[in-house]
Amino acid sequence: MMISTKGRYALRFLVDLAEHRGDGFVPLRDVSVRQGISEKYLEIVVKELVKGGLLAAARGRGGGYRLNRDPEAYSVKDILELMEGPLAPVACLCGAPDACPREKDCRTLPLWQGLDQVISEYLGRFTLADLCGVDG
Amino acid sequence: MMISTKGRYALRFLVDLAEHRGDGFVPLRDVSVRQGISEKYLEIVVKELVKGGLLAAARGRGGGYRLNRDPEAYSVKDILELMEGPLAPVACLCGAPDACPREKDCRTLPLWQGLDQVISEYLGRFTLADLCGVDG
DNA sequence: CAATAAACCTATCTTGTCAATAGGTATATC
DNA sequence: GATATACCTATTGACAAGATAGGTTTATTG
Repeated sequence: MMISTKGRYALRFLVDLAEHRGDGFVPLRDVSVRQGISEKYLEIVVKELVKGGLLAAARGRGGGYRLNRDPEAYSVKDILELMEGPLAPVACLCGAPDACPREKDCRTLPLWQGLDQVISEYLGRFTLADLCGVDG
Repeated sequence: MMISTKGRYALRFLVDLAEHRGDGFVPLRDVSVRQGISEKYLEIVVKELVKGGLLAAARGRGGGYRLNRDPEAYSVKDILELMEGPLAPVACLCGAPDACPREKDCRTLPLWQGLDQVISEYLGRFTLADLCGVDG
């Protein structure tokens, strides 16, 4: 399994916000109820989104979260990479270049590089706007 | 990380066998040395390949392993699925259909389905023969 | 027939991550 | 000052990854 709950919940949280933009700041609790995700766990996820600069937060009564930009400006790839770290299918592609001593004539490396590229290319094609419902 | 050592080692083991076909049965030890993989751990990996019907094994002196078919007949996708289980990027795509109650209007499901397809399609294009060196 | 080389089997261990929970603190609004 | 909200730190339980250890069976060969 490549994408953990962190990435999936983050995406659902952001899509929810995108579909409720115009409502001002949306409390985490509301999203948690709508999406059926534990409030406490969602806190952890959202904290990273704020730290990553994707969200604006407002504290106190009437507070909540809001997207910083238009939904079209959020690439799915960027969101997932923020939450999951590198999306590379194997570790060889993550670490420092020249990490693997067999790299030079590794028979399988090109396969992994190609796979990595295919995945990145696919996820890079989508934005939050693409994931919103027609009614959102 | 999507592909564990099991999948990666299995692939390297099979490629090694493919490049040494014609040598009769190849002892695990030889591959282990050539590939720099622990003999004991490789045993575990290879056991599954035998159970999966990809390899023929011969015991006793002069024994070892041999591919059951031509390298072109081994799809990388099949090999990895045997070792790793389903390659789906998220769990929703694995379990029983209709497992997720939100499936019907899940905003992210189509994204995952598309990703799954892209990955399967890519890995399905390669066989062991494609991974062998020109000298193999 | 005995030594040897190989596959095969069962168990154990360590480490780390995932997914989640618990309980409390700071801050803004009414 | 009560309330609603974001924010912070710690802890837990379950599980899998990635091995390692030691022994058993089977076939070949001198």
